[in-house]
Amino acid sequence: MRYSKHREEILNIIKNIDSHPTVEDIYISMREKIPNISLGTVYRNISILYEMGLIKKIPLNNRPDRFDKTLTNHYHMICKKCNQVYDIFSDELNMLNKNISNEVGHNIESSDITFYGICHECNLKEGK
Amino acid sequence: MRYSKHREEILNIIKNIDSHPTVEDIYISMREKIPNISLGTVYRNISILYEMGLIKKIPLNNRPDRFDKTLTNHYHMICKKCNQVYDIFSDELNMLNKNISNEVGHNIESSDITFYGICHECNLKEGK
DNA sequence: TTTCTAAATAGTAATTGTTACTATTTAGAA
DNA sequence: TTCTAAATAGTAACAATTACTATTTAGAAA
Repeated sequence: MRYSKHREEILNIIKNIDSHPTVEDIYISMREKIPNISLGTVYRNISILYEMGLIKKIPLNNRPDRFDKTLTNHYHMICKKCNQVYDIFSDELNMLNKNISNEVGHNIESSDITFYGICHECNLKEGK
Repeated sequence: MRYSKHREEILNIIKNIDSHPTVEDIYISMREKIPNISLGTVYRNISILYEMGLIKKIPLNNRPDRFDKTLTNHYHMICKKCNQVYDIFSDELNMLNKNISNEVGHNIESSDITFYGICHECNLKEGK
């Protein structure tokens, strides 16, 4: 694969941001550095970075995909109040595919899991 | 809400089919009974039936939503070989939201979970 | 039973997130 | 320095879904 400044910058943005940006977020951020970058270029390179295993993809129902710099095994929760995406690390979840495989008899290899609820911060604000 | 023959038929189709149809599947099936039914009508009524809690929705990444007549708490697995959608009933999954809530400190209310792998049938065919 | 009105509809256009296409530019090997 | 395939910008196409608009209809009220 040939070197691409665009691709390097896209990876930099994802690696340096402390959130789970969409393609649109990354595109907007990229235009500050490379003003005439094409949206297609952003899509293509994010896809390549994902295929290379350098970033993770967070597929969400009926909303744009988000991307994640954290490569260790984890899942996500979206807060219904503040819409923030939280990383969820959990031993129980790490064992889930194997456990459910045994329980149901299918050979489960992977899983998409998204949790919905109210995050710790928003719970505090609510005065609960 | 006013009675609608269309809506009744859509519910019938979903309740009588032994798979997890897409809107397109239901639309095709509906046209056999009501040939000039509009796709928008199918979308709107499925959405209403879902809001009423008469059917469940299965949101899948980058594929059209599927719908489910089974209302009891359960999840789904998609076989990578045959692409069939299987219902997954599991006590561990039923307790997952509560368990993970305790583990991570957020108040998780619901979760979307989809498993991917090779189903029992396809595993047998493979001669494993 | 007829009239009336808001709900439901058919048909079409618009929207959103994404991929495909094409002419141009460019990394980097020869 | 030349050359070629990879990468790009810009645009069009796409798939799933929602919105819009004129027409039809359920069913309540007269």
